[in-house]
Amino acid sequence: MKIASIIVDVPAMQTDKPYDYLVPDKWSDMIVPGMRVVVPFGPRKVQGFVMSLSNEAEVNKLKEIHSVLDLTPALNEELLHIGKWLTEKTLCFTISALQAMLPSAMRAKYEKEIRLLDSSKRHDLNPAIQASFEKHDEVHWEDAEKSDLLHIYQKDIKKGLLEVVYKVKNRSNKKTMKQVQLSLSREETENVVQELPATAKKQKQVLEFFLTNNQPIFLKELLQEVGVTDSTIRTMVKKGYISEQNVEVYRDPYADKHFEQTTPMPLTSEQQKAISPVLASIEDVLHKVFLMYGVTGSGKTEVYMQAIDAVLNKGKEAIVLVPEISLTPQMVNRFKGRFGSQVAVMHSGLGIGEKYDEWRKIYRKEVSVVVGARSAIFAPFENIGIIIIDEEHESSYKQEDNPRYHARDVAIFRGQLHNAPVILGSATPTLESFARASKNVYELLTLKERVNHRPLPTVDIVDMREELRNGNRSMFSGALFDKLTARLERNEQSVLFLNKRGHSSFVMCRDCGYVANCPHCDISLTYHRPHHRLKCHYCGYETFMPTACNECGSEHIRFFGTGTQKVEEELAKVLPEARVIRMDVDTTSRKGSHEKLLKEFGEGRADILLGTQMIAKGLDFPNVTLVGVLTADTMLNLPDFRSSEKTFQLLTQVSGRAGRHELSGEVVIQSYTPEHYSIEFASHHNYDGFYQNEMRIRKAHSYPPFYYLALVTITHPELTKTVDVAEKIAIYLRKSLSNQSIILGPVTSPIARINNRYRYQCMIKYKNEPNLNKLLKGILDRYQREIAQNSLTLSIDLNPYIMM
DNA sequence: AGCACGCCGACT
DNA sequence: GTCGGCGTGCTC
Repeated sequence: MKIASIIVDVPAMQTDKPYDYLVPDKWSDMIVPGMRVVVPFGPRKVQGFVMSLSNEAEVNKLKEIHSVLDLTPALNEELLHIGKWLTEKTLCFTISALQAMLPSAMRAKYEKEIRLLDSSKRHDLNPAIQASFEKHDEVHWEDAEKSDLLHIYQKDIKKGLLEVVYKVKNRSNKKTMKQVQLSLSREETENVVQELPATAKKQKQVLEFFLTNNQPIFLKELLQEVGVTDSTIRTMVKKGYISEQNVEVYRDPYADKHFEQTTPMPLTSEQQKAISPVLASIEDVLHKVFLMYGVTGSGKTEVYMQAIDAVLNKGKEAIVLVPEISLTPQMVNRFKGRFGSQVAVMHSGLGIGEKYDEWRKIYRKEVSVVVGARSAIFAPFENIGIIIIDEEHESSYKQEDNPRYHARDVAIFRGQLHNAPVILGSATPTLESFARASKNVYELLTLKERVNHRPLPTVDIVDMREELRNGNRSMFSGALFDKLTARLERNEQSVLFLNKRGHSSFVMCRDCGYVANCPHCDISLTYHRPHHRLKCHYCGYETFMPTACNECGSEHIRFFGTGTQKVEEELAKVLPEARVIRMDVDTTSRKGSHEKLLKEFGEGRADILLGTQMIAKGLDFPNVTLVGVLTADTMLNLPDFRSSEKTFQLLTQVSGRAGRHELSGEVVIQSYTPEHYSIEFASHHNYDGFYQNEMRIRKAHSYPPFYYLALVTITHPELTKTVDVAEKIAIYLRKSLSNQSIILGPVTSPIARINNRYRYQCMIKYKNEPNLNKLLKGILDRYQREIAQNSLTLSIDLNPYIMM
């Protein structure tokens, strides 16, 4: 018998290796690497991936594969290869890497049941549990557990009356719909119509419908079309007039949407210059990485689309990554409009069934373009002609849990495998990418002009300290207020942007300075208006808003920080006639609400759009002529070496929202540190200036792109143990790494405690450490036991984006 | 991750 | 004497 080497779905360090299984002869011709199977593992059954096949095994007491889940491999050879690469690059378990490349619908769901072995012995069971086996021979484990009678079940298991069975199930299934069709010939049908009694009016109507329209039709449509109920159809099926079958259908989230067909636009000479090296790379089947640095409105998307056109003409496929598509429906519209049904869309706003369907369209080659968020980089195409990452600087391309991969790295890796070009596009490229382009590692393509030749909006910086000195205590500066009023009078729209991240609305006592903190995490609680409660964003702890200070008993306890709700209230006070739409986590949590609000604003049903990060990108409304940034600097004070870069990107991005069409735009940036270079440079739309300045700082402090980073975070319920392990790791790293590398720490993490676990971290800055991954893996192995006991956790993030 | 096996304290 | 606590080690 053949032997399959299988990675099992048990994400633990000890099981992170292939296990061998016998392939039953009946499947020996069928099973190939990349397929999902179910295998017995200890007493239970788990899902696994076939990695390779052979004729010999190292172990001799092999079990057989229990069942197969795929007829064709879920992961092709390329993706298996990428999986191994991911495992090494991110130090995750192989199973995590493999799962990450598939839609979650294909991940197994495990169920445990207690089954009655012999129905005739039902009455031998302990009376306490007999009732639960009254109707079925199986009881869900959870139900048994809830009943608190597990010990009784256990006794009957020992007696051999019951057994525990393990089931592996799908998370989501293919959707099917009932389709019906005529099973009579035309002649027969006409005869039946004649012979049917006059009372069978409905049946006649159905047959007549088929006479004019003889093709399979969904039952649902037929019922609507002819105006009958399914009881009529059921009789007709019984009589053999029509037959029915279940056919697989796709859940199409964009089914009822119409996309305006567009055709390629003539390129400007600048666009032409940018696209030609890309086209050459497509033509020569040569992998290259292009950094397309184009100001907002310079027509990057049109360049992408024409490059994709060239790829499709060669019979190849294209992957387009966008930051988070549900946030930019305009992007979907553009791609669907140009490439129609050749496009699959993948983003987190879809349900798991919908994602599965989109994935299958790609898998079956029914589409050749995928537009999607981060994980779309694993689209199972086999003949990729181009990979495009739009808004390359977006941090959402980095996955923040295992596998901690960056989509840009995967894109470049896949581009190499397919000899395909990769385009990284942005108006504010990351320093890493721009530095690589400067060193000719990437090829720089520049778009400096806006397509409509509109100038970039003028930007006013308002010093809020000055405002305060002049007695303005509101959150709107005089300048911003005046401009808002002017927009209202002219019937134009404004966008107000609140950079909330950093300090959200925390609660503080005005008398003693006491701040309400989470009892499990070292972080302040956030005030939530709807239920008048305080919440911890990290562990979910919730409590009532206190009426008096816990420390001094004072009643002067208030929430601080400007949440969007608070801005909304103040707007209502100072500009009562303005119609405001607020967009933040509270108003957009429901599916589709995001799009709805944007649509409302686009239709001019509001004067002011007020929101957080989420309104920063992709919005393109012609009537918006004013963008206000209420607090430009909240982000600057975060403990993150990228905070200036992020601030610059955000401000540039937001400024790009104004005056994109005929009306020219204005931007007002309010700040308490207006002299900060990231605000300065953003206000002058000066990327190069910012780049030069920031590079100097990065160099001085040994940060990327001059050094690579790795972050090791240690957590444990006991502070002393946390510190102890962290110190040992730091010592070990200092001893083992070259003296070119810099090891910072151990220090407490920016959030020192989450969920009652203390957090310490070590940062490694390095230029060249070929053995780093091996070394870090070794550390994980060293602490394996304590990690398995769940007392200790070690998280290793190579190239971290979030320092917490 | 689960689960079994195995070795020490509090009960019938 | 047994039931049950959770530390240790294995799963092809």
